[in-house]
Amino acid sequence: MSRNEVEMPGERKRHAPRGSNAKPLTGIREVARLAGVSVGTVSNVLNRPDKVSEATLARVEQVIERLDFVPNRGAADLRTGRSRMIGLVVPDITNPFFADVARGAVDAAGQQGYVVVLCNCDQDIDKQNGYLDVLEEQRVAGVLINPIGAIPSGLSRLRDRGSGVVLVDRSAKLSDYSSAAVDDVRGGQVAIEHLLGLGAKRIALVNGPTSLRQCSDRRRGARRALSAAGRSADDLIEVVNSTMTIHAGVSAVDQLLALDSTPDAVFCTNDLLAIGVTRALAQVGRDVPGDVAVMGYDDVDLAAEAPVPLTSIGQPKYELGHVATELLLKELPMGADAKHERVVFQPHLTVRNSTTATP
Amino acid sequence: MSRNEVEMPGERKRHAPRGSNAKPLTGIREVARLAGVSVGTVSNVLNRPDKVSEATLARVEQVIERLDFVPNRGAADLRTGRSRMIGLVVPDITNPFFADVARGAVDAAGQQGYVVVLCNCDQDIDKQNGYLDVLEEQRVAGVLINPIGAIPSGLSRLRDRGSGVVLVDRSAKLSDYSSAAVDDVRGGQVAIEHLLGLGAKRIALVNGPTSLRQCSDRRRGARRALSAAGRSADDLIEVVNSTMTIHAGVSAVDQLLALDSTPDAVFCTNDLLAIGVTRALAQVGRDVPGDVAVMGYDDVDLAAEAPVPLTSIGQPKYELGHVATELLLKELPMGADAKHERVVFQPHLTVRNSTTATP
DNA sequence: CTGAAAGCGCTAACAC
DNA sequence: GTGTTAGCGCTTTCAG
Repeated sequence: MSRNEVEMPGERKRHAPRGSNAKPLTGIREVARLAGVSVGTVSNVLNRPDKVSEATLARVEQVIERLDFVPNRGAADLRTGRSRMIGLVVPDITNPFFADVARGAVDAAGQQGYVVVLCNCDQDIDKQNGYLDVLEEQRVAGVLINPIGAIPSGLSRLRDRGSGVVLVDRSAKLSDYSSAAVDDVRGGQVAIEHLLGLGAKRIALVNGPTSLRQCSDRRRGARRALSAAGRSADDLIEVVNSTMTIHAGVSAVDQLLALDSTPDAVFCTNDLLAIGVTRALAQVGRDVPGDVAVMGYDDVDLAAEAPVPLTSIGQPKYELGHVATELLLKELPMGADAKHERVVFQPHLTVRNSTTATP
Repeated sequence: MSRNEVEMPGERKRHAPRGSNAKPLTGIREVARLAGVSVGTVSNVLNRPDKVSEATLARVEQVIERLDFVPNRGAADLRTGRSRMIGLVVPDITNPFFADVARGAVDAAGQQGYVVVLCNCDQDIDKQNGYLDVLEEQRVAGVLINPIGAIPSGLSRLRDRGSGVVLVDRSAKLSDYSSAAVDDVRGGQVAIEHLLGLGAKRIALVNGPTSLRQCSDRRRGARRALSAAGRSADDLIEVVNSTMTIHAGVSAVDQLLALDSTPDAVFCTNDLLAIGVTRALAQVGRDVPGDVAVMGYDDVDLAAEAPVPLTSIGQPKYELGHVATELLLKELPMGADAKHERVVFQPHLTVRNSTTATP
């Protein structure tokens, strides 16, 4: 590699440390020099190729190729004032729900040339707020967030600084943020409607902690369906568990069996609970769905492969992340006076053997 | 699945006007002006507070506070030439293994002030290479990657441009990249040793596609353990499946039962297969572990909660991501002449009821 | 259609 | 200690 004396026509000698070049010195400027054009032109071939003559275009592109030149996006971002990265803030990427959301978000972002930085809060509010600060320093174009508790105040600062914000799986009734969420109330309703349609008389709800919005929403939907069917919402037998595991489902059955008359249908607010319930029921000789119909929620992969394939309510997780991102990207150019919109996805029922022997 | 959009009236609240000037002009310069110091000093309070006098420090910090000033990391990165972001390239973030790796990586990165951009390839090599290009444009500090096929050539370009590269869950025997991986050969070996220790005579391996490195490695370990115990590696009965699902496990049992004499122990290369095998065995009246011991691999949450709790080989997933990141961060300052190291994690055995009735 | 020039916000020498 | 200053690599008027 020979050292070539860089001779600038424009007489810029005010720069000392460039006399003896040890650096590969690749940049738009070097491309311009080698192609015999100005940096402005190179910038044009990069961003507005249509505004450059065929000849120059070809020549510049060739040099770019030869030099292995790759534009520095960071520099461009600094100059234009807007970054091409968006932050995704989730409570736990290890939760399959959020992993799917992330996949949707990453895809949608990628399609528009954006990159997503993953912020995993581990259910910790302080960590969440810390990430918000980091994202602020990074001057992200926007943030997608499923806030852990209340809407963090950091979000408004982010927005004041020009970043977009959209809430994921969290409606924003009172706050003025766009959001994409799935309708859990509806999910609970659909579940009970299904059970009712099967002719269920005594329905039980096996729930998780009602402090979780999803749990309370699904419960609300369940009660609503009962009322809508002309029955008292209080007919719903409820068992709440502090965790939503198979084990919790198993023990829930103890409570169910202790009742005066056993329910003939049970709606579990997630699939693990349902699997536990099904198993425990089988152990005491109750047939599913013969004696009692059981359904779950989430429609995880496992649901279809359970000993008795599980009827479940699925959520469009990927779409959630995807649409949330598109929402964000869409309101970016509108700046401060963007109209915020809320899109609500509907959960959907997948019927399997656990509620109907012959699906 | 319908989707309805509701428009919310957008309310915009801008920050209070900075000073009485027209421009929102917030930046190190504005801080300097209001604090009556030079930009250099402000930069110092930001990066080297110890080099600033108590008085000035306090004054500048107060102005920073008042202005809600947050430094622009992108600008700093451009200036210093090194970015504070690292790319994480995985085949599928939806795979619990990689979700955990991601969590480890994000944590480790965050601790050092780095941010991780998530690149999800969906098992698509082109997509993977596309991300490598994007990361190159972003001039990331480094990339963590679990390459889909062969080591992508993009990695060397990345490195030439100054980014660090470390392979995740992929050893790099021939290539000169650092790596963090878990020893799957060892895992297979440990599994068989466990079964042998239980007194197993006829051992079966229920495997996934051997085109997957994990599958072939585990198989290799299994055979090795057999040899080490003075038995022929060919004593190992093998069933390979194209998928690694519960269903595949169920059908594997058909093949097992068709043998002259049924095995008394089976090692499945993942937990889903093992669950399927256990279930199918139960259906034909074989007791687990009484008649046949069954074990899985991965030690997913589900393993402990299976109908008969599953003995399984677990991998330190979080640590993998964490250490890979630390490896990367460590070799960053060393630049081109970093010595590359490979860290190998050992999988570990968790014994449950599926191999020993009384654990 | 192309070139020249002015920075984006910040850091890092060097001077005082 | 603190101020000055020259850019990092790129986009973007504004002339020609």
